[in-house]
Amino acid sequence: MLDVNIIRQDPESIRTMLRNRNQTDERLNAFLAADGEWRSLTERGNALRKLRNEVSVTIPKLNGSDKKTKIDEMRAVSDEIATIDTKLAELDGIRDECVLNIPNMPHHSVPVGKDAEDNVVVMEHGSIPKFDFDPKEHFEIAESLDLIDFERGVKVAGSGFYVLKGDGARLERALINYMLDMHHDQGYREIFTPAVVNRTAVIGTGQYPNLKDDMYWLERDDMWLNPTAEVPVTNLHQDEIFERNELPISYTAYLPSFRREAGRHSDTRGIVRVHQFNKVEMAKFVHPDDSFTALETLRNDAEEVIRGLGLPYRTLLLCTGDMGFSAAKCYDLELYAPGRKGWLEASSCSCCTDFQARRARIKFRPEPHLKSEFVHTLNGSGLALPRTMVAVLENYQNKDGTVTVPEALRPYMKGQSIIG
RNA sequence: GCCGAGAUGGCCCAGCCCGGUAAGGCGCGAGCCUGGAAAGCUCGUGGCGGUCUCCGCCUCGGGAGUUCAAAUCUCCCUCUCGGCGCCA
Repeated sequence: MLDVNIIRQDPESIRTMLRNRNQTDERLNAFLAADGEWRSLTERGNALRKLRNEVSVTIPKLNGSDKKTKIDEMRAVSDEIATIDTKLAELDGIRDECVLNIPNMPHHSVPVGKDAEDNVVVMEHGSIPKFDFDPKEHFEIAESLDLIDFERGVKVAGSGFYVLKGDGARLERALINYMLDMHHDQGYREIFTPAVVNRTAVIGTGQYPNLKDDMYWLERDDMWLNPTAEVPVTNLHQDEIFERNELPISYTAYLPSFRREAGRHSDTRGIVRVHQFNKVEMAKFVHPDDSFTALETLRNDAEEVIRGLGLPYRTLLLCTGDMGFSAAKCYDLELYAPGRKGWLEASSCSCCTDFQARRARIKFRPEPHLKSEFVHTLNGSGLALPRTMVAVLENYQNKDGTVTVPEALRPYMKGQSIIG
């Protein structure tokens, strides 16, 4: 959520921002209209309340017809206040709806662009491996080694769900532990959160209303299956005020994520796009002065996971048109998958400035006697499990159909060096 | 699921029965005092709006109602804690 004062003072900058994000200014205009009316009505209402407050305390001292006259007058005043309040509530609803749907302002270092074509590759690491055979895609490897059971995933849940088996499940678990341990060593505190979140939480981080059709909703309880650990982790501190010296705070969490992927064809075979996937997440709460430095650290911490696994990857700085709703700046980390001969997005590292903090009311006190201010929040995957698994299987596959276990994972797979 | 108790400013807590400007404490800050500090005393300490050194309004978990006037009365709801029940 943007600061409404900024929207009032400089609506043109918001209009430009919306254009750069390929959005119309319809909601901005609706906000400005509703807000103007809201403000003048608020003044009128306040004046009437003032009158009522002043007269009300004198009424017990009056007698006879004077008293009756004042009571009648105040009854009329109260009626008008009620009318104004009804209208104000309506206008407030419109303002909220608008402002909750206006995305974050991109940082000045973010390239203006229309779509993924305009993202900028800021770094490439590792060379694309050469094979003396035709490398297979991950689902072929998984099938021949019996690591993933797609049919039975469909049987127990539905299309887009899968079952990991044997060394497939063990590899997943090894990857999770490897990632969590690395983040722990990088200074993140490990936490484990609920995988179901409430409406306040999904509003807090900006998934609601923007991405509501992409989430699983439990109607009976008005709760949502966690779409990304960013939601429970960031909302941990909803409605809290930190002391200055408590910042920065860094968390890492492993949690399953659920996505409906509404409207998408399941045209991607395997586990590249699924309804439930594990993810190790990182999140930070920082002082506003430190947030873009913290983003570089966060991104490097995610990249270190990839480098540790020896996978080729590249880092993209997303352009305005491709960036998520809450982000002011975002890097995507893509792994190279030689079987499918393409890049796979395995991490998204975002600085959300005060956008989520304002929605979730997460503040800090710069000095004990000073007014509290909003913190800046950051989050990044480190990493999404299925796509990491795809990259591991495809990069480490051997001609004989086996897969070499990456060095970094062997402590987590009890010395196992080969799958199959 | 049932019964009971709660929800009041950053934190704690009074006020509710019996409607009339939300009291007090803690923490923190400023000032006075002091050689310096502690103690003590004074003041400040949430949100919104405006004609913005000032003024006004709001704020007692949320909503509706009664009333000239609601933290206070009535109704509905949410959450927390405790007990009982059920249970991996």
